[in-house]
Amino acid sequence: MNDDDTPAMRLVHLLRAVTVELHLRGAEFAAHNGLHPTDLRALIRLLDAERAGEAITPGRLGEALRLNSAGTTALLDRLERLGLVRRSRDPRDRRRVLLGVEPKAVELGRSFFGPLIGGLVDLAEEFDPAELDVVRRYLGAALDVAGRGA
Amino acid sequence: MNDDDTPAMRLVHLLRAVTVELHLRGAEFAAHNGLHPTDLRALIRLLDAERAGEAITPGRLGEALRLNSAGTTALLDRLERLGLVRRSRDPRDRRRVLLGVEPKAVELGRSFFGPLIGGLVDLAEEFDPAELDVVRRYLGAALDVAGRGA
DNA sequence: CCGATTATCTCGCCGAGCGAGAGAATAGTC
DNA sequence: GACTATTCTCTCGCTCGGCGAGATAATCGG
Repeated sequence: MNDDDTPAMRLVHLLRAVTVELHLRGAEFAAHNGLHPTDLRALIRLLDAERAGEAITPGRLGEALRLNSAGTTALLDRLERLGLVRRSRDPRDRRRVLLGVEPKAVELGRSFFGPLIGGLVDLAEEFDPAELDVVRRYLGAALDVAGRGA
Repeated sequence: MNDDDTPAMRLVHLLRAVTVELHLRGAEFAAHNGLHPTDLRALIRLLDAERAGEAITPGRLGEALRLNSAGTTALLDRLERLGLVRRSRDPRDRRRVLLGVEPKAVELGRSFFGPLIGGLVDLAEEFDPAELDVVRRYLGAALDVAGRGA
């Protein structure tokens, strides 16, 4: 394996390094705030749904995180106990539970992503619009590649 | 938060989506091969060390994965039992244990990264060298941003 | 040589996540 | 309008990854 020094392979390794780094950062942040990595992943998913105005239930959340229903219930119990999430019955289909994030969760999300986003936005200023579009094309296609084989 | 549609923010979300996708892919692959996500992370670290010709010990590995010594020992017991890793005393400092990967581990690594790398290398062919260099600059800087605050 | 340090491992415990299945609400079907 | 099948969530019991504390063994500095 000495064909590692092609431009394509350098990008593969960079991409992997970025994911590893973000993974570690997330684990650190979670531990520092008394939650587990899964809790943070759940929170991110919930905040995404909130921002998209999408209604989310325990079932949907568990599916996104690849947890079974028992694990999802335990996860929500933890998040609810921490005052980050609120459960409420869906009046339209009373088997369902609707999940809502508390302000505290939004705040927590901001304190995790804030610095990262800040750094990345500053970074983007060093690139001109055409260059940013190249990066967007690449990452979009890479997401596609990573998504295949699910 | 309606400033999400700037080019910089689109990249932030893409980068995050890629990491999430790779995380899921890793978890699936691990489960499919009878190992745990941590085992896969360990294997990747060990294969990296192997390729770099770097000697690695339980201590170093545990540090990279943020495991304490007890967890690291248990992890290595699992990997050894699966025939993926070999432990041997360092003759120079006999307190140390040197870790070596078995061919089976290299094979496993290839079967995980092979398709991903293949897809990404193909992808790179749709970009000219100058464009790939732009992506490399961006990801390098993003890695830097993610690495700050460790 | 002897205390201090370093590297790994053992023991006991906690708790995240799983499988199985219960319970409650809804949707068809006759 | 009951009867069955389906859907969604939760409870119970268990497994096992990871932690804290501390034992053990090898090395290094005075």
